[in-house]
Amino acid sequence: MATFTAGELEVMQVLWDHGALNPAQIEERFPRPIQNAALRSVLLVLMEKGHVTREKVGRSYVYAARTPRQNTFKNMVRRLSDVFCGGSPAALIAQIIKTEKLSKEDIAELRRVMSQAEEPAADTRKKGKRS
Amino acid sequence: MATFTAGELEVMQVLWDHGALNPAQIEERFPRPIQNAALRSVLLVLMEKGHVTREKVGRSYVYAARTPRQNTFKNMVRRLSDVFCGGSPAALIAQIIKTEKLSKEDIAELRRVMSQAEEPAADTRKKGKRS
DNA sequence: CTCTATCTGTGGAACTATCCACACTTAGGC
DNA sequence: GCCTAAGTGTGGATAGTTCCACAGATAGAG
Repeated sequence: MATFTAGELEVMQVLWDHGALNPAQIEERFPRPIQNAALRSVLLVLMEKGHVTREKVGRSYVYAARTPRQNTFKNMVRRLSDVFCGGSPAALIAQIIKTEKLSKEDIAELRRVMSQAEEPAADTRKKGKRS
Repeated sequence: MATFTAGELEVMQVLWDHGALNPAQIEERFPRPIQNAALRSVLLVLMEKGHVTREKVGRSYVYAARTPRQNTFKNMVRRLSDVFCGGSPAALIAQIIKTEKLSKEDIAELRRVMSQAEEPAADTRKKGKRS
């Protein structure tokens, strides 16, 4: 469903980072050299899959991501935790903490993030921190 | 390098979970129906890529994972954090905490894991806890 | 030895991903 | 109108993935 090949993901990343662009602008920001026509092939595939839309502006098309970055992120996290951690995101995090060397600063920062994640059980709306 | 297709990953998962098996045993434990010959095709690809080895036992081959589960896990975590979090594993964890709803028990458990990760900064050797 | 069940080796079909060459279209300058 | 530059549409080559049909090999029962 929301599954991307390596090349498709590279394109999505550029669109997520820079917003709507035409092929030439994507090519400029692409992480590696790529032919304009090859890039456009990937864009067509992404359109067929429904992950990007385009709009004619002047004589060129401007492409924009349609599938949100965060959806894709969640799906990929899910897949990773399914394969390696029995489907539990918490177990996935624990595993990452154990296998990656984190600095003291990283861990302190994560403690803060966890505290914030605990609190806003009351407010599902915008950014919370209720008055 | 240590990159797997979806089917290859399914096979590796069975081998990681159950150790060395012959094709028929892998087929039994496979997450979906698959033809024995199709399964063996994947195993040959994995051998070419160096991810599994096999050994003749009786009249059949017994296949075993050669690429450790943990290596693959680390690679996939790296890729995820490269795409979505600027390459920082800590930022990746923070992102997961924010997007996945974790229970209070999960968070408590993660605090414990983090504390353990902080301590053994002194000893790079076996299991440490120096006298 | 012969038969059968079980397992492997091999070749290749169907499909997808990736990349490119080439022709077509259009805006703007002359 | 005519030319050029920039951009697009299309078809297809190449390679990789996934799956299977069929033939060959071998252990064990009789």
